[in-house]
Amino acid sequence: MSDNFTVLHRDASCGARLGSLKTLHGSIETPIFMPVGTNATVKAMTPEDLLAVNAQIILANTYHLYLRPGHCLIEKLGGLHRFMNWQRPILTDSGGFQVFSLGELRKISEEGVKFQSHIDGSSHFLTPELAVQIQQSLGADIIMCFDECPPATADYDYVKRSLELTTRWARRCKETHQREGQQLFGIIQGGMHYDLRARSLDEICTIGFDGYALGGLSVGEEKEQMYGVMEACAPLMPQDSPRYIMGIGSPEDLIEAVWHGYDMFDCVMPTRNARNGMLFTSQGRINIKAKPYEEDAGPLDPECGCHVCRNYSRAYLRHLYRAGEILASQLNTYHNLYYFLDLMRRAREAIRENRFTEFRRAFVVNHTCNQTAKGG
RNA sequence: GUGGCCAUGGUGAAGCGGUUAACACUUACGACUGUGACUCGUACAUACGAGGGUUCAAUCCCCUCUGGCCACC
Repeated sequence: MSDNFTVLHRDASCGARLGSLKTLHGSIETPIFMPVGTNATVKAMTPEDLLAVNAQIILANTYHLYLRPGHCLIEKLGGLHRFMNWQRPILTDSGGFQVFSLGELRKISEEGVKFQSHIDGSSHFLTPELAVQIQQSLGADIIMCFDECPPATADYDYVKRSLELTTRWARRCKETHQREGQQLFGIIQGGMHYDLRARSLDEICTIGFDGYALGGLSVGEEKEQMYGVMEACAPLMPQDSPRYIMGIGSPEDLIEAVWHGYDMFDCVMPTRNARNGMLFTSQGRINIKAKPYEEDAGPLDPECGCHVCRNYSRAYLRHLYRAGEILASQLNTYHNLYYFLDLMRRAREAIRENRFTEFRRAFVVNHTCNQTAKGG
């Protein structure tokens, strides 16, 4: 139960719900997509751009900011919001995902994780206590427990022990956390095993947090497996707390998750793919560097109302990308984020009107027909 | 006119007698899910200026031609 979160409406046709999450920097409407800004910047976007695409809350990363420029410096300069000139809510990831993504550069023990900096190779020891302290220094509105995120290839026994460790770490995180007004979310692990997920859920919910996140998804498993876990966990998640699925996803994944009743999401897909020339449109994904767009004077997405689609042609975006221009990253990222955030806005609207199931059906049909729309 | 050097794919360029012609760029097409990411993957020379010769075998040696560069007259 969270005092900050209110479910405003439940769609009569499915698990989807409309909510409001109150934070120190204002309320956010859910379901919501949170752009990822690892290094205290959503790559290629100014905070002004973020406001223009209606970003309500963004992510930053504990591990990265701890290494550079250092959380103490950020605290000294007035906290993360002031440091990066973003006055809306911020959620910081704990560094748990780096336990997964840094692979060989880290070593896990009961006490914590020894990392080798990907920047200069220096050694660092991140513990649940330190992860919380760093996040308190940064001053995010929502912080995450330090967890272990095992890969999809991990066997049952490993996942079981990993989940138990994550529970013990969650307890330590909660005991350490004291910053007033700042919310602490717990993370559920358990891989693709429903019994382990149920157990993790039970343990994490028993400890009690301001919100609950599903971790360990999109780590190499099949899509069906991921959807299966989403479906299996949804009815077990606390009804009155925000439910967050970490690290997802594609537009299809988001629609699926919202349908099951999840509220918050984050993913590097719109930003990273934008920088690699892959753009999301109402007609499917398009690879802007492809030959067919060479002389295409039309807008990227004729149905999109964003600044990029209203002012620039596909031919120009293709040229910018191929020329390696900085503006390519900027315009592409702007559009992709607008697309994701607008998709969530439309989802909220559909939920409010009890037609989210229909919205989902239409979306799936449209996107399986135009999975890789090539032309205009 | 004489002497010397050089000619390898769209580009720059390795190889210098022996089965698949290195590498980079360009180009084409993919991928990307709590960012180690303007990144990564795959494909792309029936062919080494042209013709002839030596050799079991020639991009690699020899001759001629063609073209380019440099020096001298």
